[in-house]
Amino acid sequence: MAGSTSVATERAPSLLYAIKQVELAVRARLDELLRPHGITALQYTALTVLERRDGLTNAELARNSFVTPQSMGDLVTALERRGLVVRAVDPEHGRRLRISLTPAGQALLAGLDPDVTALESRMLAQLDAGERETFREQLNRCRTALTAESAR
Amino acid sequence: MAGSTSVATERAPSLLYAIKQVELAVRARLDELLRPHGITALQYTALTVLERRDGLTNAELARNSFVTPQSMGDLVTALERRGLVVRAVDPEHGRRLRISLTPAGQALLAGLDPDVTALESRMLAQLDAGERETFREQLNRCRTALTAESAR
DNA sequence: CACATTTCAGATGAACTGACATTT
DNA sequence: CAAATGTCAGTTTATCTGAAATGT
Repeated sequence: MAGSTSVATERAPSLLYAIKQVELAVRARLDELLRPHGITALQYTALTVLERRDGLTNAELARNSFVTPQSMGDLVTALERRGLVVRAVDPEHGRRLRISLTPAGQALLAGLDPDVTALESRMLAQLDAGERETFREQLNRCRTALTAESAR
Repeated sequence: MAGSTSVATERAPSLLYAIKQVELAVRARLDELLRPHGITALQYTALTVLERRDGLTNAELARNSFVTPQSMGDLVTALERRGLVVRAVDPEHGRRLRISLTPAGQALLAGLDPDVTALESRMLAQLDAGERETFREQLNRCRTALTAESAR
């Protein structure tokens, strides 16, 4: 290293920025893909989380998306009004409301799946199977490192 | 890897989702890091884009961030009021206003740099130098594939 | 009583759509 | 005149903070 004792105006774009750019591009495509179905990218994400982890509470969902429970509550209420999810009292904890996909919610996700898969394929078009796997692992390691409790 | 001819309820989390999760975690950390300086993550991003590509117009900045020119205009006005950027008429095109960092804007970025670098290091803690390089390349390929004109 | 979850209410900010003037 | 840029105005939506009720 060494070298650039001069100005700071010539640095490689940070990986933080590279990730943000990819996410921005994905979200733009996802929004236009979802719009005809009357659903936002955030709502779609919440539904897919529930698809994988049925019965999460609103508070858990909120933590997963780094928003306040109030904000997530509004989002879930919107999904509930549309009949895509239901809330049911946790039999073991009378305060918690566990959220589940309804058949309509599952059907919506299933209907969206081809388009979303196509979007992912487009994003990964220049990566072969091996690269996709390492890419996934690296993303997971990044996420784990960022959400670890230490070093706060 | 054949195998799952059964239901679609047991799939690996998509790479779309993995990217979103990393970006969410980054933004949460970045927001709390930036808050004491009275600047948002979006404003910070715009400043770093200008640091690398001085003299961009508002319209170009907007396209870069997938927002409308009006939205970006508000953001730039806020930065201008704080003395972090200036707008100057393009001598070769009287309609365009080219935006540049002021010394104060450069100083703000320089002051933020240690913290932002630390955040990036934390994210990459579990990746060695070679992995970081392939990670960067893969992210760039994803972005290029998503913003390419074809396949719309 | 401490703590987590949910929910109501109000305030704030960030984004959008639409319209229009200006310049090439 | 077509296309791009910048800007004004008004609206909508999403998020937040604060407060309170409920249950463990």
